Amino acid sequence: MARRKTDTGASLARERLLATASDLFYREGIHAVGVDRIIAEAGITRATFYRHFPSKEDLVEAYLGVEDANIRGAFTAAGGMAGEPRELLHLVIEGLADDVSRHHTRGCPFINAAVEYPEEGSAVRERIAGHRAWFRGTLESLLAAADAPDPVRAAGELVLLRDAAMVGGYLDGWERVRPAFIAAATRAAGLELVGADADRAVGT
Amino acid sequence: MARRKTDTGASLARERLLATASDLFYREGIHAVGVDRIIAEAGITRATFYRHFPSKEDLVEAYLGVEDANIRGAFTAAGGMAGEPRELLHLVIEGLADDVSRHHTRGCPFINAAVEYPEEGSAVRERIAGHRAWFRGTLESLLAAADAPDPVRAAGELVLLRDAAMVGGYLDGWERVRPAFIAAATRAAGLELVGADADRAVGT
DNA sequence: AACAAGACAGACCGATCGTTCTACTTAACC
DNA sequence: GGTTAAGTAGAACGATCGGTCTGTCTTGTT
Repeated sequence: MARRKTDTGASLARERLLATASDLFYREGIHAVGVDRIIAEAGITRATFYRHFPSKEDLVEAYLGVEDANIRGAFTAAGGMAGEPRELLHLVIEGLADDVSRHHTRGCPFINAAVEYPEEGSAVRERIAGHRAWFRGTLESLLAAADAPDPVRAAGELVLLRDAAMVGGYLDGWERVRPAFIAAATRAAGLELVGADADRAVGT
Repeated sequence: MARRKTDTGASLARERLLATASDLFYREGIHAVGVDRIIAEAGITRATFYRHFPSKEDLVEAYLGVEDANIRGAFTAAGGMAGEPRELLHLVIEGLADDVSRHHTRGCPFINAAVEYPEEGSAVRERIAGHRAWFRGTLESLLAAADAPDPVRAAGELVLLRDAAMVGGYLDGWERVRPAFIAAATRAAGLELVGADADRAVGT
């Protein structure tokens, strides 16, 4: 059964390991999930684990790398299907809302990881900082392209609101948080709503 | 040295234990801090620990109880020194900002605890839910008293923004988050700013 | 056919986890 | 002044932590 590879060239065991660990880390927390749990649920052996990742922390970093890649992918996908910058901003806000309601119901993987890794400058924290810097920068240029009066401040507000949406969706339930998020986000992005537009955006 | 009590009637060792644990839990995380660490830094013995708290989780609950009491105390204090509801709203927003910049620089104790306790309905999660319900309800009645057009939605936005401010202050630095928070919060509360007021609120 | 590499199987390491226990001392209350 | 509760000191519990090691087997490449 050795050297089995997926079509992308990666090892099958490694992919199962990473997928299982990602799921467990997100749902139950990083420190709370031991290596024994991971290898048992992934159906691999200890040796295979340490062949692909020198330590558990390397696996954690890979987990955050996957999350980062997923979000960046969603952004470029949205960018491909939207023409006008203002339309893309709408897509981003709705995409965020959809993501929180469907996939990220246990909060933000990066915020959660940061809670468990208080040491500033550690490898995990650097990954988190990198992700957040990319997100903020992307929003800034997007808002600048949409002729926002103050892109830096508006991007700051949208970052704020995304964090809040993920945390609030986890702790208070998304249906309760959604209206406040949509209202605040569209206002922050300078996409004021009138009439039919407002109904469409706020409704389910 | 037994039965030493503070003027409030509580045990000295217990207070030292709770204070030390609170500090460690907040700064380094709950699962990351072991009982050995706590008793060593508090300067007490294992037996004393388990005399006052049946288990570590009871200590965690007490820690959240202290945080909850502190915040409620700050609220009633602010309520005592403000006359008009709109003035009190301003005080609350500024108090929140001050708290994030001075004391809660490692995020929100409740959010952080929730990250480490994924099990819905557990005692810790119940405490968190209770605190959040109180906070939301307090804001709602405060906004209603200030004649806000939609107190429920506005309170929802302010809850969102407090969560975001604490997370953002931790991960991005408060100086970067502050302007966005002040702007979004005053707008959400319906306290639009003009001229000198705006300068005063946004400035350091 | 030979070899290298990836995966399996499982024992084993020291350290730490949260918790329980016994034994002794000190201070406060009746 | 004796009882009792609250403190100190420290050994010990089983379980789990992350990590290492020695093998064997299978597969793909050459």
